[in-house]
Amino acid sequence: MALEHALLVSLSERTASGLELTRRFDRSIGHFWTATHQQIYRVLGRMEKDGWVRSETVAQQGRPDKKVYEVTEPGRLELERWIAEPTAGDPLRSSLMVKFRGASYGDRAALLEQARERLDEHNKRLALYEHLVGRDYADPSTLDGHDLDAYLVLRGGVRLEQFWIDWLTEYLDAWTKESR
Amino acid sequence: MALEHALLVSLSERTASGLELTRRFDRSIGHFWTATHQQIYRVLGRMEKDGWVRSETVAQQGRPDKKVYEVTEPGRLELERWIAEPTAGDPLRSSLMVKFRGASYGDRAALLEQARERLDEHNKRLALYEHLVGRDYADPSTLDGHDLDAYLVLRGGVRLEQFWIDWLTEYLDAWTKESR
DNA sequence: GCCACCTATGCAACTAGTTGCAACCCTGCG
DNA sequence: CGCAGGGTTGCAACTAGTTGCATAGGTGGC
Repeated sequence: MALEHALLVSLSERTASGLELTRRFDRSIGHFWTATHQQIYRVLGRMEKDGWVRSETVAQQGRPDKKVYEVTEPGRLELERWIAEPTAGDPLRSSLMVKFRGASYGDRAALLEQARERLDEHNKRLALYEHLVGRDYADPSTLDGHDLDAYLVLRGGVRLEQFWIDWLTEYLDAWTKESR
Repeated sequence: MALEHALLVSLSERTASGLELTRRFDRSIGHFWTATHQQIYRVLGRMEKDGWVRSETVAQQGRPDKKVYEVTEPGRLELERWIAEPTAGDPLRSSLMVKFRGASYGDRAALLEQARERLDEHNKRLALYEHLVGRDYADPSTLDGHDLDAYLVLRGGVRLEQFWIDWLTEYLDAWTKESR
């Protein structure tokens, strides 16, 4: 299980409240580990109980108070331990692949339409990632430390989107040749 | 949720017992939707109660009886319905990506070792997939219907492994340049 | 003043998936 | 015989994640 640890990584980079973490998840780490705000709150509560993070209530102008979390020393040690620990392969679960495999038991035209929509989404997301690369990493060869890590993970995102685009294109091509 | 539907696809191709389904999952559909035998049994039970499948106990020589499941008409209709339904993007959760992102808060050498192991696994799996392609689909251009579907899904597997290999290689290269 | 809407935190109930184990049948070995 | 080992089905308890909703403070429009 890794949501705890994803939050530790995010909070190590910068302290944040639950909602800020949620939004950050919608943008950076969240491309590779999704979570809803409810779950983040729950896990933050557990982590605080376990002493991995501590929180401070911060008053805001024109807004409700927020609870800002920061990583404690035990939290830091736990993150270190987890990073060194062997990583189990994360199970992939793609309903789209299952649908494609079972296409002959359903409406193929509808499925092709879904493939097109998915292709569109991945194209959009690829454009976003490439925009981020261009904006934040003008010269990757000079990067080091945490910046290089962040860049390489973003590169993973680019490659992953490219994978989907290429494969969905192959799929659509194969099924929309004139003869079918 | 899609395990039910993955099982319907698998059983549409050929009837099977719980354990046979488990093994089939370890090989074909299971590359894109994993499940343990316990879960498969539980879901099969629920599906039978809902009338999506029916089972028949088959005596075997030298082995315990097995319960062979087959898809019923309501099950077939449900599969059809599900295939036509819009597909939500399956959340990706990769602990390895989270670890890479947080590498500066842990032991980088240990992480590079994990990357190498993962690269190795993906290379092995790519070799397996390519073997399957070569063995079962000598001439893809002649395929149609369910065979084409199965081939394209396998191609997705190949491309996915290739994605991991390329990205892990980029990652390792970036972090093992002489200067670091 | 009241309502719609945004920020922020959170509970409860549900669904999905994992881990650990039990039970049972049969075969083959010493 | 007795016991290890594989095949087969399954229960129970746990962990993780989702959905729906509640609460509460504040802003801005009518």
